[in-house]
Amino acid sequence: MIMLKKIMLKKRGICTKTMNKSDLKLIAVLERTGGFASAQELHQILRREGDGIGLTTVYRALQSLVDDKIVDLLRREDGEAIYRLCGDTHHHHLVCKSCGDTVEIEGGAIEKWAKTMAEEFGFRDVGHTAEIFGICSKC
Amino acid sequence: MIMLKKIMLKKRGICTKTMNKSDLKLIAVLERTGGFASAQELHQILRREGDGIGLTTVYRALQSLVDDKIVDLLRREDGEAIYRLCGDTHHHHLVCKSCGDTVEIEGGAIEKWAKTMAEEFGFRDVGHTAEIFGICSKC
DNA sequence: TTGGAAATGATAATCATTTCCATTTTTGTG
DNA sequence: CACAAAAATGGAAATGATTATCATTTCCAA
Ligand SMILES: [Zn+2]
Ligand SMILES: [Zn+2]
Ligand SMILES: [Zn+2]
Ligand SMILES: [Zn+2]
Repeated sequence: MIMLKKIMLKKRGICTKTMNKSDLKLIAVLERTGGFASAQELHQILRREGDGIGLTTVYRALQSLVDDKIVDLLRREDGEAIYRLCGDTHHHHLVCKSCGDTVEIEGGAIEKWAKTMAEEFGFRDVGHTAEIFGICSKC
Repeated sequence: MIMLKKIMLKKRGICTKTMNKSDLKLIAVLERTGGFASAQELHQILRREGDGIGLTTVYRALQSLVDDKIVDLLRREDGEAIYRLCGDTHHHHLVCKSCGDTVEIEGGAIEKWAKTMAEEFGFRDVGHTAEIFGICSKC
């Protein structure tokens, strides 16, 4: 666990002071699995690995990690929340609908588009979402 | 009801042959309210207006309208599905987080961006989502 | 050591959405 | 019109994710 802390610190400059054991467990499992996974799936994975962590705690940890911008939250087509460890800079995703593989991509064009549109229609405090999904070359 | 059919026909070129009473009711209420609304909200509105339509039927009608590309489906932050009557061409939305007002906008830059990114990473059959949200000038 | 704060997890509650199924309405045909 | 088959409808129950409660456990600083 201490090693993980150090890795995380080095890799992401995250202050682990505010992180509890569960947060770190979730980061670890997200790191191991890669791609997006739902809270339920992450819980099952941890359980299968012998960790007795409770579902409630999984939800709590994920929520806290999302608040801290350490994981991305987006939604499956049916609305279920899925989570993914992500870089700390703003970015978007290219997701394979078949295998779930995900690429983080730059959204330069999007940023400009969002800003332009917001200005044109007099919106302020604007944010945006943009995701691309398709079938990857392996599938 | 027949008048509505004709209006819809003229306005959208939709084949009403495949549309039943419930579909038309939902179109009408969506037209009246404008903006996005959830299935539950639409059901309540109809009920309040004296229509005894069942929740099941509301869900069914919305599903069918989404399939026919007559309404847009997107998601609130909590994952709840919200629906909106929309033009038949591909477009995106600029939504006010405060009052819910929505503007349909062109996504030329997005379309290009999505295509470019998909090509770069070898994805095929790609689709995309892109929404902008902020506070409108009135709010 | 110890008292309070934070974390945990089982259980129950919530709430949107789906499934089931019996009943009603519509439609086509003679 | 009468009547049977097909489609539509809606109430109730089931499902499934997420959240709220709350008693218990773990941490930690004084
Ligand atoms: Zn794939
Ligand atoms: Zn962006
Ligand atoms: Zn507004
Ligand atoms: Zn587009």
